Amino acid sequence: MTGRRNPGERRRRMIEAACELIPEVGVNGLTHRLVAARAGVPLGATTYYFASLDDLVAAALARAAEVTEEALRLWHEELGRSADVPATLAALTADYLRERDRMVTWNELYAAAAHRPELRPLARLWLDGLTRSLSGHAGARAARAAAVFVDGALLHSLINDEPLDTESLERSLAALLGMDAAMDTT
Amino acid sequence: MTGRRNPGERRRRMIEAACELIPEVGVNGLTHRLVAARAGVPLGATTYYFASLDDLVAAALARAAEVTEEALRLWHEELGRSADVPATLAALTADYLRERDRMVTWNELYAAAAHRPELRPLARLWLDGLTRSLSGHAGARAARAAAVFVDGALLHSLINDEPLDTESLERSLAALLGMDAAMDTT
DNA sequence: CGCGTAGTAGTACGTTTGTACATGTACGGA
DNA sequence: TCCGTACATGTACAAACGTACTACTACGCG
Repeated sequence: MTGRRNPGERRRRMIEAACELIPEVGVNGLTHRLVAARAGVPLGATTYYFASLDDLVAAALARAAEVTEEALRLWHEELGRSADVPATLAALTADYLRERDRMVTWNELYAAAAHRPELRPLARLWLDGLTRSLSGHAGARAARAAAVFVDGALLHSLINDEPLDTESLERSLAALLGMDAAMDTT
Repeated sequence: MTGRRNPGERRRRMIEAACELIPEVGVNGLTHRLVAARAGVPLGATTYYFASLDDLVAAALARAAEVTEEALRLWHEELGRSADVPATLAALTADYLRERDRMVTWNELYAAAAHRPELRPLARLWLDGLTRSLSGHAGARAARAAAVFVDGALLHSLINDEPLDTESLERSLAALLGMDAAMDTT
């Protein structure tokens, strides 16, 4: 297709391979050799394109964050045109609960960020973005609380075979989003 | 004190060292040598007392789970004699938010359990225990939702320098625990 | 066309890893 | 008292690691 020589594509392939590998072996389980094998490139390519293994990991996590931001945009739109915000949010969450790899990856990012502060802004993306989207439909407190709850539900599903059902999600989110309906919104 | 020869104590020291190390280097960052150095025992001791590194890690996580169960008992008592359950739960959570190492360790357990199913029962301990405690004060749905929210708040504090304030916690928990006050409790 | 640069590929090296093992020492039961 | 067993400790080793390096090849620019 693109012939043999294709720097951008090779770099992309390695990042993609790293993203694939993270749910399988964890962030700390990544090695040059594992990524090279998965991407179908020689070992040397990994050090040619990334100054260090940390750089490769960072690139992979940044890519994962891009995917998350994409989802965030989708959620924002969906919530924008929704008549019943809690129900829509519950449905979106319930769908997301099924994409295990995404959530494992995201939790790996959380764990990595707990040890490496420079990753924290990346890790905050999801929660902050979701809070911002919900701020259009509830007070600041309620929005953040709902976002925290959604994150908790995602975490919960990593550990439990049976995740929270849609009805529970909907009731909980309705309660949280409506909690300071007639109050100040600090 | 106990003289030199003291198997139980040595084993305990190594597990304690591993527990100390987990918040610093992560579960996957643990090595025999690191644990041995921290515990002040020769390298050989680690393989004498633990069949493999995985066993050592499992023992450390099991110890962390014991500490968690202790906290769980405390929470259960405190909630039992409370007149205002949401306020008490919010206060307990706010206190817990300050113990960063505990939470990092617990999140490491979550991440590890996502890859190794045999750790999942251990990881479920906290959420299930908290849900059980809350079941005495709310419907099953509300109890689980509140537990999920607390877990989300703990996770949130790993990433954000400013964790949720007590008032937000209290309002959120009150909303969740009271959400199906006059409804069925499936 | 020729040539320099950027990409490709294989290999080598020094370190650190998990684990095995050989040797030494204290202690409890006979 | 003596001895076997359980514990202690230092060292050894193969594997896997991150990374550096050398040689080779294609492509764009003069």
